[in-house]
Amino acid sequence: MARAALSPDAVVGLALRIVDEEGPGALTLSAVAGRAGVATPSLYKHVRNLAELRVLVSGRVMGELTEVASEAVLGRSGDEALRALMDGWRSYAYRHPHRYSAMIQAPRPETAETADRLIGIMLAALRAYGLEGSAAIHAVRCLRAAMHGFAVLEAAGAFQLAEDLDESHALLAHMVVSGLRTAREH
Amino acid sequence: MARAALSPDAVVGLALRIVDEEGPGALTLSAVAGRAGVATPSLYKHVRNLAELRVLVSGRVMGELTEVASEAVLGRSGDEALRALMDGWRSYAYRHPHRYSAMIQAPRPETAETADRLIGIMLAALRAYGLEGSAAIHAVRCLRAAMHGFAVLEAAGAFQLAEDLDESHALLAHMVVSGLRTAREH
DNA sequence: GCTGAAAGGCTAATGGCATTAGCCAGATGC
DNA sequence: GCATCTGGCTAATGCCATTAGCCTTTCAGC
Repeated sequence: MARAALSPDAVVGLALRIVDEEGPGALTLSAVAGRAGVATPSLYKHVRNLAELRVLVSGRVMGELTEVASEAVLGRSGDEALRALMDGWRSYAYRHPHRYSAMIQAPRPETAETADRLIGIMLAALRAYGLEGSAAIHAVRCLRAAMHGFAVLEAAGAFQLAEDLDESHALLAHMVVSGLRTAREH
Repeated sequence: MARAALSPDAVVGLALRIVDEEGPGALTLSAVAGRAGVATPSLYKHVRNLAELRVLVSGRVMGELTEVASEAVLGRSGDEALRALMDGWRSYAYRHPHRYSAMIQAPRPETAETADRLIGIMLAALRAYGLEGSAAIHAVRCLRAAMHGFAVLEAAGAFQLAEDLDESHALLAHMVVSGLRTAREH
């Protein structure tokens, strides 16, 4: 390579810092170039365009979340695994709210692999509940919905009242757990 | 007024059509002006700027959702009310996925009143569970998280597998219901 | 060490969009 | 009838993404 400096990964790194500090809406090529000390068009040597950069950022975030989720579930099972997963997920979103909301939910080929790993971790966390086939899929969907919904709303500051959010989240975990234990009646 | 034609409400209406047809990302003043048959700057006579238009759109969507939620809960109670609320919510998001995702979750003074009504409806739907004070707040938060999470993911097409989504959603409702019934253990 | 190619930076130019300023016509209230 | 206000318009500015084409530095192979 000529010059030291940039690389696709480095560009994504700078992009993540912008997202963290100023929100996903502030992610522009112009801003990244500014931080990189480089003219905007130079970025096109590393990234196809802004849309791709967003996808790359999203992929990185999803990877980090997968890391967190994986660590939470490792060596645990049953309710404990589920609660650890939910706590880890929430904690990640809480620590990096902008980053979390920069994660694209619509399926994309570029992040399909990571997304599958993430789903796999959720499935693993549910293993102890003995759900078979479709039942496990439904359970994962509900788990995702609960975790994602809470994370999004908390990250957006949508929970305004003074009540302790840890307690709210504990209730959410309780809902998931108790719902799975009694997931007979369809 | 001079001329017939536009008004803030009409502008929001056109904006909603754009959102529905092309997604929230396609909502630009330029696009609205195009549909209105008017030059872009003319819109500033009706709306302060794009940011405000987004808030107005969001408010309208929240209002519609409140309508739906209210109708679902009317004349029902207990599990039935809760399930009807969840079904109505999901159904709205399903029928208008782009519109749903144009709804701003971060609290805003302009939509505070509608948001409060919506929270009120959720509280009403939970009335039969006899939750007092803080417990009710936690329950509403969890209900919101579950409904919003499912709606967002479904609207984004994040649920890829073939399994029936109605069934997944029924499980989600079951989780909420069973979690609330047994909401003793914190 | 020399050379040729490629990598990675740059400037210039284009086009879309938001926003502001300032103008103008027609409708309205009196 | 007339003053005024409402709601439209054009012109201008500035930001941003993107493309084209140039130029230098680096490095692989000799």
